[in-house]
Amino acid sequence: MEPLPQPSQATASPAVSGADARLRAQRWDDDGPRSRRGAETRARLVEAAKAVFEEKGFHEARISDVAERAGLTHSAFYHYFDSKEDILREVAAALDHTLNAGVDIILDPTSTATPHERVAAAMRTRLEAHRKEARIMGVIEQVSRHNEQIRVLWTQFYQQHVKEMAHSIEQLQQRGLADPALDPVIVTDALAVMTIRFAEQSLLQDDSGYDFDTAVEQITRIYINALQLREPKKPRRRRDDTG
Amino acid sequence: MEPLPQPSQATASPAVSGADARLRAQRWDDDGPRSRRGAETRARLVEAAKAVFEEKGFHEARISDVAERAGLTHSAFYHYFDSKEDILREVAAALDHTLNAGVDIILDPTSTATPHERVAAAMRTRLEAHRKEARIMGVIEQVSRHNEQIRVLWTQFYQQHVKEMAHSIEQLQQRGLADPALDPVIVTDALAVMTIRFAEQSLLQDDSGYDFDTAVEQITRIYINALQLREPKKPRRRRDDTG
Amino acid sequence: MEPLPQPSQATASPAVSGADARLRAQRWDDDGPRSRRGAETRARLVEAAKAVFEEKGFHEARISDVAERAGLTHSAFYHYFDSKEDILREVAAALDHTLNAGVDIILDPTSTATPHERVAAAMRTRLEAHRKEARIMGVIEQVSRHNEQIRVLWTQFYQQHVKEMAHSIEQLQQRGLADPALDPVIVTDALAVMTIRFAEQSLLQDDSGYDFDTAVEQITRIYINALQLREPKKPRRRRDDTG
Amino acid sequence: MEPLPQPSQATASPAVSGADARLRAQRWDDDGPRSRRGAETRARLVEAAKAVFEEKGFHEARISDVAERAGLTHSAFYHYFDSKEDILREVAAALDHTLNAGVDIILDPTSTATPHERVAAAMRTRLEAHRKEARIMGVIEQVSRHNEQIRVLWTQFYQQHVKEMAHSIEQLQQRGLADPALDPVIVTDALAVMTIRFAEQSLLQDDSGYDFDTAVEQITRIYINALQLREPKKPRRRRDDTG
DNA sequence: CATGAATGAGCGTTCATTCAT
DNA sequence: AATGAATGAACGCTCATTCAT
Repeated sequence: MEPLPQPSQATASPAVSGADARLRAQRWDDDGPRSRRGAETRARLVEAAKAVFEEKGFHEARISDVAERAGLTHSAFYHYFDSKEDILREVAAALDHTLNAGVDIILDPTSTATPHERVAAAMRTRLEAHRKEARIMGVIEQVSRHNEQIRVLWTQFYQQHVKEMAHSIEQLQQRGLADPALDPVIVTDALAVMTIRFAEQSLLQDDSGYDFDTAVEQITRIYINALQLREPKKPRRRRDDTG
Repeated sequence: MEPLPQPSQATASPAVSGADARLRAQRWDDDGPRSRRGAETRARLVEAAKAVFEEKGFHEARISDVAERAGLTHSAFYHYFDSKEDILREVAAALDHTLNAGVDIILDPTSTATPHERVAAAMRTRLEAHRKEARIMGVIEQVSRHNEQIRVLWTQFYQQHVKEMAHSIEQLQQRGLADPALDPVIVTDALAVMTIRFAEQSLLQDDSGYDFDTAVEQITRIYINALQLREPKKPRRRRDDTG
Repeated sequence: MEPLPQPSQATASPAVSGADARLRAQRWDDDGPRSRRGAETRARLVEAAKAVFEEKGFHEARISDVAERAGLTHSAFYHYFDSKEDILREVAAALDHTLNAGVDIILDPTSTATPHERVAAAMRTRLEAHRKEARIMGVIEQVSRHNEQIRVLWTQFYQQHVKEMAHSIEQLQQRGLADPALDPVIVTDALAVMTIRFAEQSLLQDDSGYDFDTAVEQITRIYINALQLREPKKPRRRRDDTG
Repeated sequence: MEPLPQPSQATASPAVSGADARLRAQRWDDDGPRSRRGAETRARLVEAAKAVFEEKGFHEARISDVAERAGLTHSAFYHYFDSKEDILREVAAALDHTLNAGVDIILDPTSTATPHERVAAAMRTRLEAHRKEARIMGVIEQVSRHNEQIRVLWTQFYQQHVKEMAHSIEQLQQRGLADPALDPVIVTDALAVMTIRFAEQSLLQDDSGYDFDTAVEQITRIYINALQLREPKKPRRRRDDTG
């Protein structure tokens, strides 16, 4: 009913960077870098860890792999992190926030685009982001299955995504623009899973997968069809967002 | 498996059960059990391995965990399998084939059910199977990322699933019963990913997830909507379509 | 001075076959084969063991290698032998006795050949025997360094060889046919070592070593030179072996 | 090594010490010690390995034996070497080079000693060296039979020895000082085998073997006799051949 | 006599982690 | 801050050996 919450960035960021901030703070107190140089080394380690995890997976990755990639010795690692899990948490926290962006476009009251166009734009944004981060997301999700702390991170992340999208669907249903028989939560979950995993499985950049534009188009169509998304009665005469 | 109307079934099945047979034969020749007792022990090991992998994941699982759960010594394991990968292959090969069943229902020419009913039945079958096997599937998929032999198994498995479903969609499109703008392969891929992962993530039996029936209903609806599945013009004489 | 001891075979055999007999008796009492078939299997095992030891060396050889080569299971081995050392003793005991033959030719009073010819004949016999058995001899000697029981066997074997030859040299020296400044024992030891090891190192049949005839000729020459072997004053007029 | 009159020395030496240098360099680059303390530990390990191999042989030697003897944990070993073979290579490379010294004395043009004296000196040098290193040489040779890399080391080592000596014999033959009927290569091989193995078998320090001086004298005599070594035409006043 | 199943001891190796410098 | 040395725990795997059949 209301003219949409806020730019979702606003909602999304706090959630993630909240966790982020907490983690950093924690580390800072413990054994974080106290000098400029230290901070740089630490950043290099996080970057290296991400790359190594993407390449070899979490379990196969050795701490020395990470350290070496950061141009450090194996034991220097322990100046900054307590364990592999520890640095993975940092990697997760540093993940590009654009992963959770794009959904709000669908309902953006200022937009003059058709719902179809909006969904397409949103899908493109998300798939692009996921395609880029799919590998590390896979790692995080994998680890989350057997590591409590990572699971929390992952869940927070995923739930936020789902919550936003569920809200969008509800809004559309209320305006009579989406199939009212759909359960917003379950459907969102299913479609989110589809998007994320499809990107992870079939859109990895080095994969001989589908043409990206075609994939975006088809996934978009699935969304629109699945939601039975209709054009608002009077598309663009005047603002008609109350349905 | 049941009588298979579609050709794809016919081609696909041998592929998988062929690999299956080969794997078993290989093992049998190599160091498989040569006595009744041995066969039982071997089976116990496979069962134990599945359970352990599901609980701890592949990397965290120790061979002794498997052996002990089967009531054996660590070293007895090596009478039957060469490595953890080896027994995982066996576990994968022994996976309930119902995982790949159900799709053909959709096109079954002998059926008098409406498309909606058919999809619902297929979805239920699949989701039930996946809900049961999701954990181990997750393990297999995880390992497949860094193990060639397992990847082959996984790919064969997944491809078969996708191929069958894509065929169904094409058939429906040709009969004018499904949205002709959809690319059967991409859409199948996306929807298959959705089903499998949704089951894996939100339907695990011990999970506080959704009500299963509701979930089936919603996923079914997504399918039907996504494909824009229509009733055939004159289904049978009369239909008292539930719905 | 005496007309030479006996045909060395006579001396040699008791020594070796004595050990042999003792070993066999021992085994027979313990767990030797009690049936015809058993004896054959046992023989097959010994044969197999020799071959395996020659191929892989003692330490690298596995009991299962031996058993499999004999067409048996690994555990059947234990019906006949207690350990690898055990069967190696048997292999050693069964070694071709011709290894220790040939030396007596040098002094054979019935021979009409020149000393040069006799040495040549003896060398050829020995080198041929050693060339054939060098591999297994090497194994035995190697094991003898750290296994008391095998060391006894090896020493017996080697000492007998040396003793006979030393005797020959003494005889020749007494007849004024060999350099009197040589210490029969040390020289024999050195020359025996040379012969055995040269065969082992440079005459192995599958080796791209020297031409066998040339090698025999050269080794013979070394012997003759080293001993400063001279023709007896009246070579072949009549038997003059009493000196 | 000393000033080398013969060309073979010149060519041969680089070959061996080249391999030597390469091996060391390789290790140094890989995982060699990078500190003073590390270098000492490494040296202690090599020393310990030599001792253990001599005592127990290569196969019987456990890595923990070596580590413990060096006062280290089992796993510390792996900071310096990759495997038992690896450290054996190091032990072999560190072998006293005097093993290959002495031969050149025989032809040394600056020497005023008689050939007999020269050979005696050379033999003494060699036998002393071999007596000291015989055990480890035996181990190396033993391992070389089934290990390619060690075989190369051993062969290089042995070939150099043989090549030098063969050159000496040829020179002597050309000057009419040695039996022209001898094949330099085969004879060298045989005599080298004799020397090395005799030392190994009968001169080990803890062995109840022969008196060392007597042994040297006898081996020397065998050499001189075998080569039919004559005094050069005007070496001393007149030939005073010990008959 | 022979087999297959099962065991237990032991070894090589890896790796995260700690410590002294 | 960073390094190299060192440790200890753990794991995979091999193999000789025993046992029931």
